[in-house]
Amino acid sequence: MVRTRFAPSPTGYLHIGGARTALYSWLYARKMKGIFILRIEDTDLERSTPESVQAILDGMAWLNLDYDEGPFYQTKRFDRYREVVAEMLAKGAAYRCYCSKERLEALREAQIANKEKPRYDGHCRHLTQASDGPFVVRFKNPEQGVVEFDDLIRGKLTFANTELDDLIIARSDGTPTYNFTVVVDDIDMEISHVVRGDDHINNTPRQINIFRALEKTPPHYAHLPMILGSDGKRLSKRHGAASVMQYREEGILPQALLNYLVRLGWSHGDQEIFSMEELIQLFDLHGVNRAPAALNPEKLLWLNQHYMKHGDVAFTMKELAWHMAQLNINTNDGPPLADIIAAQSERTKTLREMAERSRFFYEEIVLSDEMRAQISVEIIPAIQKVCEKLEKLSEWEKTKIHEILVAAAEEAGLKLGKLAQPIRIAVTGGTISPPLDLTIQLIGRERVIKRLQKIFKQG
RNA sequence: GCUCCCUUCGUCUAGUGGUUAGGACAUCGCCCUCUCACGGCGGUAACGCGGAUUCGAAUUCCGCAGGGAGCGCCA
Repeated sequence: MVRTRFAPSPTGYLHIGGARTALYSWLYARKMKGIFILRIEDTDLERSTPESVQAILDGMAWLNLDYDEGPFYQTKRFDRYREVVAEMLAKGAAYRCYCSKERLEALREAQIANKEKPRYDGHCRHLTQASDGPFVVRFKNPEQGVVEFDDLIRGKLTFANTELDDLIIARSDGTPTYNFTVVVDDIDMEISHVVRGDDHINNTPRQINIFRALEKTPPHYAHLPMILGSDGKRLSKRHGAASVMQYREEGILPQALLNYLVRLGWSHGDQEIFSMEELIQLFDLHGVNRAPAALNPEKLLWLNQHYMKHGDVAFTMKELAWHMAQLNINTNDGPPLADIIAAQSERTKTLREMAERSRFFYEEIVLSDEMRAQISVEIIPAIQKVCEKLEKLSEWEKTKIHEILVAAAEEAGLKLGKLAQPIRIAVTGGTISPPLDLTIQLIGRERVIKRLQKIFKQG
């Protein structure tokens, strides 16, 4: 039985890199008909916040990455960790270390000065008697031999135990630390495959040693390369949209983000577009690339437009409604959102842009002087003509509207474009809109007539 | 400094000893066109470097260079 987990620490928002890790982990579990678990690694009491927990939960929900078990919180498992620490102490797999932070600091400095790798020197490893005073608990790492594991993505990885030191598993206040809680949790939750960022590669041999000390078999590991910003540098605040929910605010559809993310490091021949069903079937950890990948925002936009055009309309409507609300556009009085999507999706890249450019369907327009100036006096009689015909049009429908426009242009001896653009400005307040006949249809007769009349009545 | 990881067009990638090195985004040109777009057609553009193995290397091996990660009482 395959059991995977996504184990973020709640010290910030759900990051795009974390989202991909979650996606890969989720896909693998779904593909193998296994279990996907969400675990919140909040043992760092200083930096973990409830807001971050909520942000992660929200992000997962928006991406529709559902979990079968959890969310589990490590802070609720402290008793269990204490129990295992005691067990390890009892069997001699761990020991109390009374070294002061000052001593450790001095040790580190000396090692760095000596061009050595800073690590604990095992000072308290062989103490025979317990002392008074504060202590931490350290894991007794093997001093010889190597740790080997077969990474699903990187292949065989080997580490010498001499490179590892005796890491702290319980702080002086008794709280457990990361490398230890991960192991205990992965054991208790019976995790079969650990999918995580490759910044954890160096932690893996330490964790495997703890597994062995507890006489458990380590899970399989798959270490994903990191995601870089579009400038090829490490992702940071300066790259803007690093949080998943920020992509939502920018008008990206979750399907587009997921599709984009999955192709960042994984591929199936030349295929670019994948449904979730296809991904569950086709995805494989073995096919994941080993090199870090840089973000390509334009490609995300391209995918986003694809999903706006061809994705699930009902879902897109919900997201669009959210954006409309964000922009304070009341969509009750105007065309159905489905019509907006049909009309705008091939000319906008994001839902936010779609919402922004659809305001004139729902609200009164303001014609700036600059726009007004683009409607020449010579054209006004033709506009009036169009207006009169529209008023009398029996069937308010774009092909009929189109006929009126074409006829009016012909009558006035104008190319359609010469008439259409001024009318577009008159009815939308701008130079950009869907095809004019459709635009007029969707704005509705009453509003169109009113807007056109405003042009020729004011002269 | 030490350990580990990585390296095909600008970007994401296909490629597993013999290909005109393919696709996608972006970009450029043309076509379509009532605006903006969509779409169609075409173009520019890559195997980091040096050895070795081989009849033959993007593909195997070894160096080098460059990039990244880790080396916490953070996760």
